Amino acid sequence: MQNLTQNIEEYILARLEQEHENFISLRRKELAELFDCVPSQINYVLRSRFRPEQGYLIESRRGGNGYIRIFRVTCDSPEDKSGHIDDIIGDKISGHEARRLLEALQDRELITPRERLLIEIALRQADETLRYDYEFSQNKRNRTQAKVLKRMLKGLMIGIDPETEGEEE
Amino acid sequence: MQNLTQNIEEYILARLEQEHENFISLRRKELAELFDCVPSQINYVLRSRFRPEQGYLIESRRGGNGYIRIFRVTCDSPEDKSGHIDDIIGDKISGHEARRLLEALQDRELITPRERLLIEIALRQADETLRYDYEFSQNKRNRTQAKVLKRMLKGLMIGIDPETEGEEE
DNA sequence: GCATGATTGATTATCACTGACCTAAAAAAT
DNA sequence: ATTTTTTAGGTCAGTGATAATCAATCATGC
Repeated sequence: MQNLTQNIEEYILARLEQEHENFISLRRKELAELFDCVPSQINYVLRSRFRPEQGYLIESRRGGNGYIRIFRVTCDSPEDKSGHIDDIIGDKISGHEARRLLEALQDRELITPRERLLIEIALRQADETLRYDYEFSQNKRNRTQAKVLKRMLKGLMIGIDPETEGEEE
Repeated sequence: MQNLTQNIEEYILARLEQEHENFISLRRKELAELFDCVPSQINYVLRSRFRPEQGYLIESRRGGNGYIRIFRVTCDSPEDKSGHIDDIIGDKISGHEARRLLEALQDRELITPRERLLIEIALRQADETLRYDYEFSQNKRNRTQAKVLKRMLKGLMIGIDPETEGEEE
């Protein structure tokens, strides 16, 4: 009752860690027995802790010799990363989702805590301005947030040199 | 009565101080009971006293085993630093001046190139939105830029020497 | 008084977990 | 080859526990 989801998450992470491949295979039923819970609990852990925006992909097969595979996603090229960012963020994102994404990125050490802080300040700034000064709807604000977030993350991933980039007006 | 928010703030700061980690975990309900107030009071304290522009990040989860985590991102720095930032930036700043300031900060290794990039993106985002979507005057845009820049630099709590950096009108 | 900040509580949203029911794939039976 | 059985995983709605939000109210200082 106390930490079931977290325990299962840690077990999976540990197995991914020790594996030389970038994925592990498991059987839902066995894992459920190991942690003495219902099988659908495993689905819950996968849904909530191993989503694409957290850097994982799931593949599974039913029936005899069924399995669940958990892949750790690694984006190599800047184009991969940029595409991945587009996929994950889409054209609108809530503040809560945005913060979760930043949490995941920091956990994977793709951004530093200071960078995360700067992005959160920018998101909050944009949101507050539109909300209190212009009374925008939540939907419109979420679109703006997505735009800001994508710009900032892509900037980091693509690694634009600020020296050469500062020419507009 | 008047001290409730301040008391809770001090309690959190004290716990952060004594913690060897850079964060603490709490349960909103328990903290509210400790201070004999409604749980939403905790949210008020966090909103008003532990914002990202003040150097803190908040993570939380609802439901069973829910929690609130408060991270102190910036290393402790004297309070007068934020006053310096106010003095140097003033209440408005042009894009050009802002970029020059950021360049100087990067040269002195007070911010990284990536952090500089993030701040420049945020400034440009704010400027573009006001310019193209709302046709704001340059003056108003420069005020907004100053606000954004100050928030972000204060978040990082950079110590700026006024004598080396005092170039704004 | 008015503006700002602090406090409250009713309502809403999210999370962890369960279990009944559904679907797909392989294996066995025919 | 087709059908049936078995074996696996998937889905979803419900429950209780927790946090977030928001508008209303109260307090304080100007």
